[in-house]
Amino acid sequence: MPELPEVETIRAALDPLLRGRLVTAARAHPSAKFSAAPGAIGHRVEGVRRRGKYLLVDLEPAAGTDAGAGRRELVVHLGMTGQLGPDLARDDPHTRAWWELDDGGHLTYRDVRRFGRIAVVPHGDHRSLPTLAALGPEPFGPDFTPEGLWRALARSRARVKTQLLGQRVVAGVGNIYADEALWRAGIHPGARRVGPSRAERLHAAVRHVLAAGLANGGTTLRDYRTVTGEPGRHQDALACYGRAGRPCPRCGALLRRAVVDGRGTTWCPTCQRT
DNA sequence: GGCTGGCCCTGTACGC
DNA sequence: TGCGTACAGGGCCAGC
Repeated sequence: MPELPEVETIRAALDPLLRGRLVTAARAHPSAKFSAAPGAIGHRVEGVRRRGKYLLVDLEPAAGTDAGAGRRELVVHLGMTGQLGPDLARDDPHTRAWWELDDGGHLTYRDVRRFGRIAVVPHGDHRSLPTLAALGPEPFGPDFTPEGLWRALARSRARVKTQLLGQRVVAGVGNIYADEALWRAGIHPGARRVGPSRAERLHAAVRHVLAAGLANGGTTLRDYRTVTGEPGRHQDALACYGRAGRPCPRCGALLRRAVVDGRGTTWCPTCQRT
């Protein structure tokens, strides 16, 4: 399940491959989730950015083409099982879209469970993507501060894990890194009140676990692969997620698992407090 | 307007 | 061996 470290790893690899390339052709699965992909035809790639878990490919109309006026953005969300790469087979039954490039290469989007999404929008216009439009601060940016996190969490009585997954208090955290950050901060995922000192610990924990995931090239539990097809390495460094029934690395108590607001959740019953 | 829960989707694991 | 069922979860949306 690609979260910020996985998406950023993909972005960093895609940017040099796509920058400056002209999209000459495209094909997409008829589902409304993917059918917008050909909207990139006739545009040249200015660069590949990331916002939260979204990949944003900046497009400018190429001279001499009949592409619509104005810059566009190709927005790609990988969902649960999305993969992007130059070497994925276009005739794979799970390929949902592909784009042909003017250097003879192509970019293929494969998504087994079809939880991902592709959109082509006027540049900067995210009204059709409400989660992207309302995204909270980037975790490594200056807008993500301990006090800002505390204030954002205090505005809602929803469980702290649910708030982390909602992308509004901070962008890019998914189920794995939410469990890891809450474990590191010593906060129970079901907590509904987080004071300033705990918010400060959570702020540091979010940055720590995302940076560690990024340094390890992401977490591969099943589907995630880098652009070159390699698995990530962070799965071996997880302290909490997916380790229910095994000892807490901090206190030795057995980690527990339950469903919190519909998401599988692992936590330590001893050192994570509500 | 905020919170909660259901739905989408398909491969895998497991029980019978 | 084959079938049925449960499960995984990000984003969206309906209902409360």
